[in-house]
Amino acid sequence: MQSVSVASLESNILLRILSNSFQTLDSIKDRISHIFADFFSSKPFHIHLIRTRYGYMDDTKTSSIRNQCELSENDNRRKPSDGDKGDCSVAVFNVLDAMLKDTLDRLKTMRQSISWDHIGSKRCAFETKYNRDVTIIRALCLEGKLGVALSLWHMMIQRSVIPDIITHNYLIKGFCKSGELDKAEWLVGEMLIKGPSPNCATYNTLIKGYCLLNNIDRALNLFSTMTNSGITPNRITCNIIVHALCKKGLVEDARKLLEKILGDTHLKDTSNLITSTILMDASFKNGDINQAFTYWEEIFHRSLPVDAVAYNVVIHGFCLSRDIVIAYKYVCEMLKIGFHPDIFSYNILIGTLCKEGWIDEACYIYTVMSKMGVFPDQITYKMIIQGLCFHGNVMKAYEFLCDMLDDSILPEPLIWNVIIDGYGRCGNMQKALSIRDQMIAVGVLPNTFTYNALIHAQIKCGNIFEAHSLKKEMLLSGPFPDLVTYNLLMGAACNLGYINSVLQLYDEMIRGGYYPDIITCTELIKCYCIQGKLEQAEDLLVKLQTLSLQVDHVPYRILMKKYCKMRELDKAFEIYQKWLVRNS
DNA sequence: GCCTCATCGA
Repeated sequence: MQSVSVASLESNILLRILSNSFQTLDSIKDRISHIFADFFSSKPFHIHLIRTRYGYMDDTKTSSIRNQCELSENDNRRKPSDGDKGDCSVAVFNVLDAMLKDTLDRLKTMRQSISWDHIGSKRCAFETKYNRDVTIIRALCLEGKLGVALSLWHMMIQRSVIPDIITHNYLIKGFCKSGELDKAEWLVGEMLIKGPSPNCATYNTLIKGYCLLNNIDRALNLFSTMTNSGITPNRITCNIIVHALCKKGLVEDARKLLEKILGDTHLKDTSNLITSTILMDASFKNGDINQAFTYWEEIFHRSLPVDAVAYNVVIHGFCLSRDIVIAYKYVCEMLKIGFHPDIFSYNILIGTLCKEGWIDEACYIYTVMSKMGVFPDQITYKMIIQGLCFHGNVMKAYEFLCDMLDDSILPEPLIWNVIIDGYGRCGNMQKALSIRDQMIAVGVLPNTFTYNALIHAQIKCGNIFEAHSLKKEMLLSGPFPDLVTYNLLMGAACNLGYINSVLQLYDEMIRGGYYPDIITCTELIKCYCIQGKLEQAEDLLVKLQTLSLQVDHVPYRILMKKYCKMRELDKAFEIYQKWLVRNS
């Protein structure tokens, strides 16, 4: 059945191509006949047209067309004047006829090659379709187009064709990555019913899916399920679980569990580079450098083949403990034993240098990596641009943004936003707005952070009206304002003494379903102080203390200042004592 | 062939 449907489909396509060819031929010839009407009014030409149009069913007829064409060609050559036009049109017809003949030949060959009852060709067609379908499913899964992938899976199942285990694992991985664990589990259920039976990789994928969702209990549960179903967990299963526990900071639990698993499952290799790397990374991140170093030495002691990832973990580990000199030492060691520092190694160094404020050094590493043939990525640029903006060098940050565009890397919104914010902070409103426009022009949509940066900039420049217009724009066409948007506007209104505006904004914010934070409440306390409603201000402060909000010194200072201004020093001291109690 | 480790984050 497979080969029959493929054959008829291909044959239909060819017939359609052929039919289109005739239509095209007709239209070309009609046009030519119109242009060269003077030269093509003779009877043989019309016969030629008629034959060309209808005489296409067999080779005899095609050859008659060819003969006719040659005849007309000869006829035209005999024309006494304007021979060029005649030659040209004949040549066109010759080409068109050759195309027609070629199409007919291809159809004939195709039909001959299709043997309707040949079993070998049936199998071949079936395999071709099967391979095509599973390849498409896998590709769709990698692209995250799971709905279409699953539809194709359904279509195969309906034809009683079962995709292989690997294709099923691709689908499960896709669902796990998109957090649709219910669908992933359903598919495993289908595999248990229809086949193929889930293998170790299937369970590993599912276990990792649950670990990514932080559901380690279910992951461990699946670990038992696979063991009970007779599938022995492998080293990868262990590493997935160890990694998940380490990410939660439970290094010791991970190690104990690993020992237990290794004891129970009799895994031959008692040590493994990836397991050691995971444990070493977690120890560094927990601040336990000694333990991390023990894992590192163990790798060499057991003669495990070390890789670039392990080196990057060590480099990052020492960067975390702000020991950049030792980190550099390991970069050199890495080079010495033949591993080239990769994008991770360079990004780790650049990130650390930027955090430490050594921006020039970070920029130097940026030039080194490019010379070493490692090209900066979105993360490299993000760290350098953020570092430069944070240290006030927005101009240079913008140059890096231009470099990104030159390198055809589309900067993500965060990068545009830190530059907009950078220009806003130094009061360059015009540049901030022009960067926003450029961002839109290259196809990156402004988000809430973009608007907040612009609102902040407008407020800083004293353009409170423009700041409000931006918020209106957000409400009308999105992105929606957030708590920061309201806090910025409330703060500005409060500083200008526009009490009604503060209260209006607060009201709008509450109606919008936002929960006020410590900044909102501080602005309200400031507002009550300006109005002289000190009782309300103190009530709010008491309320703040009962809530689990992180209250800083600012609201206390505002109230103290107000009482001092009113020369009510006893009250001011009372507030000061409250603050001391709070901080004791 | 499918499943394991490392960098960034207003």
